[in-house]
Amino acid sequence: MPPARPYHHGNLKQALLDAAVQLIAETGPRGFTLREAARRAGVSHNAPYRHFRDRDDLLAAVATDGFDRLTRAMARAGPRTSPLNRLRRSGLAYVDFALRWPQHFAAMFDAPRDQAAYPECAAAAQRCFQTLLGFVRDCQAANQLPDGDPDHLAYQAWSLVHGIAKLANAGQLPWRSKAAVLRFVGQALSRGAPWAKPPGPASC
Amino acid sequence: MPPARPYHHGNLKQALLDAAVQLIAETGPRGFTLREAARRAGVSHNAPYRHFRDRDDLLAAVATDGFDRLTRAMARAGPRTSPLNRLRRSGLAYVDFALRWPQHFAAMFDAPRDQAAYPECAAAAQRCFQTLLGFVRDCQAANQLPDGDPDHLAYQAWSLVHGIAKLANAGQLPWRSKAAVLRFVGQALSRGAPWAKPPGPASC
DNA sequence: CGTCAAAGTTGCTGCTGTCAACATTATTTG
DNA sequence: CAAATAATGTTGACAGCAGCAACTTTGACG
Repeated sequence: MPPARPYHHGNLKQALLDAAVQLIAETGPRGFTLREAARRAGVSHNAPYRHFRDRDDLLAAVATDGFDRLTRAMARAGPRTSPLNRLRRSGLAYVDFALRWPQHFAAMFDAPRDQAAYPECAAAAQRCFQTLLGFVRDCQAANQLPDGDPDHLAYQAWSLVHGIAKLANAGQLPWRSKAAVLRFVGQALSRGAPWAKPPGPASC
Repeated sequence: MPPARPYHHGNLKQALLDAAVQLIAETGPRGFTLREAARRAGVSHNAPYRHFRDRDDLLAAVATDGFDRLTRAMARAGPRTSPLNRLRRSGLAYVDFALRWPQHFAAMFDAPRDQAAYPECAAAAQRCFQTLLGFVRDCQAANQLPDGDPDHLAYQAWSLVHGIAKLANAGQLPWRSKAAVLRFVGQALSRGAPWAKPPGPASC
């Protein structure tokens, strides 16, 4: 039986990431501290520097992990349904993720991260968007979305669910339960935008 | 002629707010420091505490100011046009504000602020939403939006422009110029949501 | 002119991020 | 298998920050 705490932690990197998420959850983004994370992982205050360049680097790793989780959640949403339904369900999964992991979500989008300094994070974000873009393209191929620049459509859909997610996490939406927020998302995705110009013949 | 720097600053509160905005602009939200703001205002590191409870209180004041500015910008948008056009233009004004004052915008929405602890900020946010809600109601009264819960419609519109603003400020949208982003906003607001259910007879 | 409250100051404590130097363990290599 | 070496953690230090306490200057008002 090894001693209770060997000199080498063995899995410090992941332990620090977990501690970071928990800290942000407990006391807000500013509540996260390298030293406190190290304390919770049971190591000295300088051990984290063997795994992360600095504080921002650890937060970027949280963000990267968040993008990967989000990508998986969206990819899992609504399999074996129509492309359009899949697109809608991935939007629900997006908001669901934001409400379930607000710490990751904040790390992913709040800090203005220099993309060049954190290429892995930017790559994870790219993969996430590509997943959405694929769903949009599937819809177009199945004639369930109008032709036109798929990027445009994807950015528009992203903006809508992102706005809902951000406002909900900021406590600016009136609904208190996750179910109510998700119901709103579903309505917003199905109802369309009533302020649009009268539906022309090109629509759908 | 008074000495170059009298004992009493005279307008320290506003000077600190200005310094805060400038600091956030220069080095990000984490770059803002009570002490640095005091330094720029030419006072000692403890003078700010005569005007703000603590660091968060000053940031909340920045946010409150931001909500007021945003409300004015939206109210100014598209006067003497149709209610629906006014609604659309206020959406453009929203994103324009977010791009022009990203520091205020971040202070307003990024930090999860306890509404009870900062009632003035919550009130300013309320006024902002009420302005949007008024525009939606005007559209309904003029039969330019379908009947139904105006709150719902307002939250949906808010979510769309808020998402665009947030993604743009986070550098996640592909357009680099403000004009291009605003063009996208205009298209998103006019085109509607192509993924909606086929436009029924109730639409518009 | 005297009093008092508002506004600003200095000094301190405990915390933080980060650097430098050192210690211990794991791994590779001769 | 032993020795070199890389990976991982540790202690100690420094400067900067938020916030508390006690003190000082100034302006307003009787």
